[in-house]
Amino acid sequence: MRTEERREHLRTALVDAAEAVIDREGLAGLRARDLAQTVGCAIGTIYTVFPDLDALILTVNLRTLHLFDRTIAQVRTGSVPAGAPSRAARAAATEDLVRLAVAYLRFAREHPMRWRALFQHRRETAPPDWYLREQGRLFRTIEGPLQVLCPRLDEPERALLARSLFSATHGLVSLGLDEKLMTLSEPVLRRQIETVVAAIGRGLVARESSQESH
Amino acid sequence: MRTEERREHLRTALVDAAEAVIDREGLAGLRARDLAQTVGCAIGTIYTVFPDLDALILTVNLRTLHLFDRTIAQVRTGSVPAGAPSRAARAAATEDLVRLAVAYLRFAREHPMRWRALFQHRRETAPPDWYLREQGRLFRTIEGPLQVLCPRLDEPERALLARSLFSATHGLVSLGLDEKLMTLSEPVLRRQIETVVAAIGRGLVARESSQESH
DNA sequence: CACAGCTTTGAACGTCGTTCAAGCGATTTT
DNA sequence: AAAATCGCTTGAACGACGTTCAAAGCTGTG
Repeated sequence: MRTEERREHLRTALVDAAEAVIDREGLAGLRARDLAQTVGCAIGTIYTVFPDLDALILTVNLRTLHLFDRTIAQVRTGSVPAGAPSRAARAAATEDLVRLAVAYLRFAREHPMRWRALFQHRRETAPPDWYLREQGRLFRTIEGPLQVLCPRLDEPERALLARSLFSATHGLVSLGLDEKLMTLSEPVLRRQIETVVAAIGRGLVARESSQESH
Repeated sequence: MRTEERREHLRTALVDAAEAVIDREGLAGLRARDLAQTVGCAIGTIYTVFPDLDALILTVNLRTLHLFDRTIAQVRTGSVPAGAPSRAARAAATEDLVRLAVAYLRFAREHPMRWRALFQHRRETAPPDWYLREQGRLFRTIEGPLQVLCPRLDEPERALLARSLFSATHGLVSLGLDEKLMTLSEPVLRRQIETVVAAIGRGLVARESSQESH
């Protein structure tokens, strides 16, 4: 049973080293030989713990998702009221969505390389369950405010809308931080996110209202 | 002057070949040796025409931008009316934005590999002017409907908002077509885009209205 | 001490983008 | 016509990469 213990030590050491490299230089800076030297093992030993570097990257990405999960959990969002939400409750829910989006921007700016690795990384096979499950948890954070904004939506529709809202925010952050498309200062980008997400919130409420009259 | 002519032939042959490969297999399938064999030249000759493969990819991407430009130009959008826009004009402008967003989705679905190459490709240096200029042209398409929706916005603000709108749409399309985050059927994804972009349109109008009363 | 079943090792393999001394052909000079 | 010059083309070679696997090392057991 000693070998299992060593493997576990090696595993965390590798993930630690890979995380550090990705955080510093991004995915492009990750090299099997450097990792081996850092953790003090042979190149081949890496492949006794991970099938390939992709799997190692995926593990680092899971850590990043966890970190983001803890970050986003600190954003306080209102509770879902019983019965039909008031105008004030809906305004508060929209502000919650804006806060969540801004938290996403802040996270991407504070951990740019690790955040990029989440999306930059393209694998040919489908991601494993434990990865998808962590992703799913994050979307549920958005569903709370959405339930206040659009109480008439059933659960699958709401889940879909939550993903779309995340996607739109991700686009804003992703291209906003990308030097290639546009270089925006943090306050400007932040204001754009506030504008668009707030518009979505108001627009969704307006749609629900117009559907009531039908 | 004969060498200049040959270089030009070689150049277009290389771009043609690279475009075909990218369209078929994506950026990952691009190989200098294969290109050389396809166009019938030595490996080194490629580097007499392009400084590196990145420059070649950038040229292919410019073609893709042009193709998208022609595609998006076929989307009919309303003209900008003189004076304060009516409620109907604003609704029409919102529909224009939705049509543009859906056209973006359609383009991404019809040319998935070439479209991916536009963003997947990461270069260390800033893109050249001729590339940025083509990008800028595309944003102006969005500014027309925006001018109807938000007539109180000055030009720089409107340009900023146009980029944000594109970014949000890009996020929806990008993650919607990405198998990693969620696999959505075309009609579902299309409906999500219509929902979110329409909500943004309505929300922007609502903001303008609320600001009028101040 | 010998043997068997493991883990670990790192040289080697195949592939990639990129380079550059050598070769070649056209043009100019003697 | 022969020789010299110049610039373009060539593809073997370079260095770096992820990954593999025969060999070496290790550890527990008879």
